[in-house]
Amino acid sequence: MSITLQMNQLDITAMFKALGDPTRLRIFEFLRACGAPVAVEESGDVRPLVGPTVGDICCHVTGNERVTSSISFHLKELRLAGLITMERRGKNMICSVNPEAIVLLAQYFGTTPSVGNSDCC
Amino acid sequence: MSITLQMNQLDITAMFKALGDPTRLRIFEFLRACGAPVAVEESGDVRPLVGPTVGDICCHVTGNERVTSSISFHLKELRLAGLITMERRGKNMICSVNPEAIVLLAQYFGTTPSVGNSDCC
DNA sequence: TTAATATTTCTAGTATTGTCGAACTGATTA
DNA sequence: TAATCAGTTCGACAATACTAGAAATATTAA
Repeated sequence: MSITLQMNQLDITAMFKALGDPTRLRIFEFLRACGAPVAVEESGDVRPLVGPTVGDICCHVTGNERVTSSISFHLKELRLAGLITMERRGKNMICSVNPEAIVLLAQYFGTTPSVGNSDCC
Repeated sequence: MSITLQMNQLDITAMFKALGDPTRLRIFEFLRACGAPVAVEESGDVRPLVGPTVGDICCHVTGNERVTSSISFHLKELRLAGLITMERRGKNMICSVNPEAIVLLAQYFGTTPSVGNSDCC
């Protein structure tokens, strides 16, 4: 288990809440488009191997060279929701989507839900 | 085109925002589980044919017999986000998920995003 | 027409969220 | 070690969102 607090139990409401902000959705889509590979630990933790830095993300999303506290805040929200992972690489933090989250969300909408709940309709 | 203001242009951020509230997600999941059939107009509008009433939903979600303004508020949010549709049936309003929204969301997570954005990583 | 039922809208209060600038931390370079 | 670079955290403020109760609307029943 890693030292840093990781959200291993994926909460679908938290994910939707995180994706419900336009800035965060842009960050998420940027990271998805990057499609950087990740390492999966025995513990289940996911770590990025390569990927854009916080600065790259900030530049892409805001056009700003300097990393803003706002971007940092949104990255934290995405991380706590289990949607992305980050890891220090020298002076930088490199970022990546959490593929497990994508799988979970794809399943959530892809599968036909169980029909026939007797207490409805 | 229907008289009531309908959101025909589906906005993915608005959908995530709507699903990011636990009460709304419960309502949405209940409606999905009901799996009630809908009618699709030439205009593209989707109308429920059968489905639970607002009272049914309120009862299921809050355990409360009386419909609360809070449930009404959340239903409106889901409706404005394009996730559900509602129609009057006598004294009641009957509700249903918008299948187009489910398809859109399934595609959003199901498809592999276009990789190779040169300005990333 | 009046009453009752089902639901929405309005208003106000509280809580949560996003933004900004300043201060702080960790890692590298001089 | 000092300076710099890359990001994060903190504190304050504005904006937004959720909740609750009261009043309003639409439909049906008496």
